[in-house]
Amino acid sequence: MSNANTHSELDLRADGVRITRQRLAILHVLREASDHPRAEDILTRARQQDPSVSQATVYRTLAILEKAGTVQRNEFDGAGARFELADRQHHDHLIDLDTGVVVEFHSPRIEQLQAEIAAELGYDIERHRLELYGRKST
Amino acid sequence: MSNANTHSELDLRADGVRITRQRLAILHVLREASDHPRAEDILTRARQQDPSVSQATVYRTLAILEKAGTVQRNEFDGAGARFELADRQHHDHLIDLDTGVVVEFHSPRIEQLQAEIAAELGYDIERHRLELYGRKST
DNA sequence: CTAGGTGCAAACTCTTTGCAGCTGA
DNA sequence: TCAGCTGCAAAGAGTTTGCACCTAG
Repeated sequence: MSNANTHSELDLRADGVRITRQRLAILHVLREASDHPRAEDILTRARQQDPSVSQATVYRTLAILEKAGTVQRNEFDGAGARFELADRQHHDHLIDLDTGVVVEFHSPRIEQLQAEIAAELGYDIERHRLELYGRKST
Repeated sequence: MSNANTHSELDLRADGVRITRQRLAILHVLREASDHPRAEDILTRARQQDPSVSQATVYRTLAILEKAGTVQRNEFDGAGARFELADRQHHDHLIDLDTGVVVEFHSPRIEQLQAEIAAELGYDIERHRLELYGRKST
């Protein structure tokens, strides 16, 4: 990859990623989505723009975009990975146990504590996963 | 379940969990393990004590023990859930990306920050998942 | 033109389940 | 005794892959 987080078609092409109809459709779906869709959802939506898109291409494209830093894969509890564009600031997720809605948040203080803890244990953190599962307070 | 976190055979029996040879073998494996084994590892080890244990029984028993609060299921990155006895204090995990070794840690400060963030977003946290992925610092 | 991408369908991994026989309390 | 447990094998869900054809650059 030429550099971290390539997001435009131009960046991707510079990374040797060929821009096909199918990939444009999938990128479009990801740009429009605000709900962390699953592979199956992405397939359904991409087919509205280009009915020829196949499941295999969705998975292959998501894998390529993930390597390129364009897409982030989330494996929340429950079946199936959920995807989002990685072009925003890093954030963690709060999952509503009643509705499945995903709320994004970011806490520099937690991140710093994580780094401190890892350092105490003799490690450098490469990435982390923080997910809160809860319900709306009454 | 009669109460939270039942761990002895007696507690389990009080919860209506029948104590069979197979379940004893699986419990034994979990008690001896210090490495967060996968279902397949648990099967292999349990068979050393009781060769009749089947894969189906391992999965069914782990599900029962999880409901009883005896076992905690972890779904780290990479394929397959990894299990541990839930009889120790709550903790999070740091996974060594080079060796796969899992280091446990606990940070009351992070937990408190999580609760504060959730409260700001209008949520009560039911559970959370925090995993750090890193490498030994040089 | 041709390296790389695609659809299709089969294969894979991990986990769950139907069923008929077995067993702990 | 008999409700609950078990092994076996088949089924599921989600994801990956082999292959022959297609296409972006």
